[in-house]
Amino acid sequence: MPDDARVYPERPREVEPRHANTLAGELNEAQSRAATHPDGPLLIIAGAGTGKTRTLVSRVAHLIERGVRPERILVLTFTRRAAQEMLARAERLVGSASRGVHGGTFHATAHRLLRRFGAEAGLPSDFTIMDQGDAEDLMQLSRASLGLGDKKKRFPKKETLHHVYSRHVNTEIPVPAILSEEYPQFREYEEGFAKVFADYTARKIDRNLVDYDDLLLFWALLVESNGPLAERISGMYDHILVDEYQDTNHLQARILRGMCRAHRNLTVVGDDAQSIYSFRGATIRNILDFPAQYEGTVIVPLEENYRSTQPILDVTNTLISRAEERYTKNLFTKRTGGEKPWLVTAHDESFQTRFVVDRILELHEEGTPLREIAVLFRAGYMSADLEIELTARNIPFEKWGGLKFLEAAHVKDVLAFLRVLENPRDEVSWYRLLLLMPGIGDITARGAIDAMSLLMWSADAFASYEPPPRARAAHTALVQLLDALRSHPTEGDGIVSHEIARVRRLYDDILRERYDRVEPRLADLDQLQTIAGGYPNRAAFLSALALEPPQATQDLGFGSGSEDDVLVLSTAHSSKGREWDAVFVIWAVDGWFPMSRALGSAEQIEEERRLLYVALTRARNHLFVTYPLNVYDTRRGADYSIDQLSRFLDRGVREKMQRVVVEKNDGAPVSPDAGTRPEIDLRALLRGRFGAA
DNA sequence: TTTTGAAGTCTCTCC
DNA sequence: GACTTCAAAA
Repeated sequence: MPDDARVYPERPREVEPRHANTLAGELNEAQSRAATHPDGPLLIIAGAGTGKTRTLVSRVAHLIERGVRPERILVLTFTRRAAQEMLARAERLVGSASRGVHGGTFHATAHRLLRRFGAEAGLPSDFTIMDQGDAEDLMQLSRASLGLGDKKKRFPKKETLHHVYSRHVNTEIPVPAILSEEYPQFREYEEGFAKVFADYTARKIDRNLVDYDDLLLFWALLVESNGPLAERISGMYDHILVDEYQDTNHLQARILRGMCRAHRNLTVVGDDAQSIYSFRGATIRNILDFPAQYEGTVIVPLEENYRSTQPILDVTNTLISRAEERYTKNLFTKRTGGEKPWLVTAHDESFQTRFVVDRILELHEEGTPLREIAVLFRAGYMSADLEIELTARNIPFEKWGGLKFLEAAHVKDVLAFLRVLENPRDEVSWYRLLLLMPGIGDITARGAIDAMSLLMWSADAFASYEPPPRARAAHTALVQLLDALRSHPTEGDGIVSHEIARVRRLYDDILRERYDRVEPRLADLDQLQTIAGGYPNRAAFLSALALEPPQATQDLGFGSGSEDDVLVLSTAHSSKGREWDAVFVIWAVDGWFPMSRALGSAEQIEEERRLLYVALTRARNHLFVTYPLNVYDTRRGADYSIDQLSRFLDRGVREKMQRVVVEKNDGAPVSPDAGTRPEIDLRALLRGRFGAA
């Protein structure tokens, strides 16, 4: 045991025999070794379907039974869904004791810590969280105010600026290196990037705004500083467990190092073959280099697959064996028998859709519940045709992935009203809100914001702003609305929902004028109102929305049905960590999967391969991979073009599948052939980093 | 200066 | 097909 390891006050509590049995009886040797590992760094290499979550949950249970207080255990996951799943299963295993365990995504945990300790580090605790879209908009305001968007040669757009910024913060690769690698055409703007980033940073600080990257960066800076505050934060937990470690980035690795400085009780679980988040700066170096980073790491590989039948594993093992650098795992199963996975060639998209729907209905009639069936695809929009057909045939489904609801302009519009009330300095929201008003455009809006800035964003700054004559009516209406909302109480049941209703008295008319199809948009706002009903105040509502946006339509307040028997449609990314009895992977076409945009580099192609691997390994008993042979190309108004099957389904993989061609209308297989002075000033550190004024 | 209409761009993954 | 950008009209 290392010197710095902490000695635990062992307070053995009565271990209920049932729990002990559960633990011993359901884990195999490797799983149990991981679950009962004593203190010190532990790396679990867990192939798909090898009981990773069960092992992690059992380890939590073991720690609690060993006497570790639940609230001193932190479980970090990568997605919200994984966090919920993990905590729910822990509760099933150890009962209510597990409720004290802290769990969540890195971002949500950072948020909790910053609200609590930020003030002691120079970060006002009432900051507003910007989502990616907000951050991009603020970047745009910086770009415009620096006059960089004007004509001449094309200066990178806000999305590009934000991407480079975010990548730099998360990976710590210097900006020039990022430009050389990803945007060689923008290398000449190196200085421009630096200027925009400095202005963006200064703006965030002045406006009391925090972006997603700041959440992680501030957390890292906090625990890396020297002093009592860092001690307190890193001393909050005695054990930290991290799921999906292959998807963490450099910054997150720093956070973990800081959080574990008082002990080395870090457990990470991951599978390098399932690393699919490099666009967020994730690097498999974290998992590959973990043993070197933490001396004395015990490595436990989990190789027995409990999920899929052998024929399915034959296909997925072959697929992933083509990948380059990885921890070699040989997944095996004791599950014999089962049908070979199907490779389905459809005549075109509508045949693909019909095949999928018909097969789903068949499976359903044979007794497979809908919730045990999933349809997976590379990107959210690829399920459009399928969604129409499912709706027409009255098959209930929910869709995972994509953040469409919160990204919708009308939803952001309504939220902007609430946000300026909550944070009067929220420039992004002011700008958005002002542009909504008839007679107010870009120039007027920015003028108003400058005027408010001069008045130090006081509550009546906007009221005292003198608008141009044309904008007077809109200005008055907005002032009245905001005044009315300010004079209401801000705490209480349904108050947020009431505020939205009030906003909509002004906004709904604007919406009707701006959009053609208003009904679905109004329905979205109704849903927003419903969601808001569950929060005690604006601040809680807005933060929750930024960190835990409603994901499936089901989350939006309809029914309450995780009980409901509904089909799942999901992006491959969002499907990770889940499993279904039957899985359909549609659009296995070269250019879609892998996406043509990812063909630039070998690494990107490899990531696409891993993504397909993730999708295929979700299946327990039935796996269908489909692709349409002909696609009507609407872009050029051209005729049908012939598709190529995904390059990942090479000869070796295809030989392990049975092939079907679908041409007839019924979709049947036709030719089956086989406050105080801050101790640390986070914002000063941030400022220094980008040379902001 | 704002609005509107037309041409042009680019299509993702998630906190 | 949706959103952005550009140019011309109000």
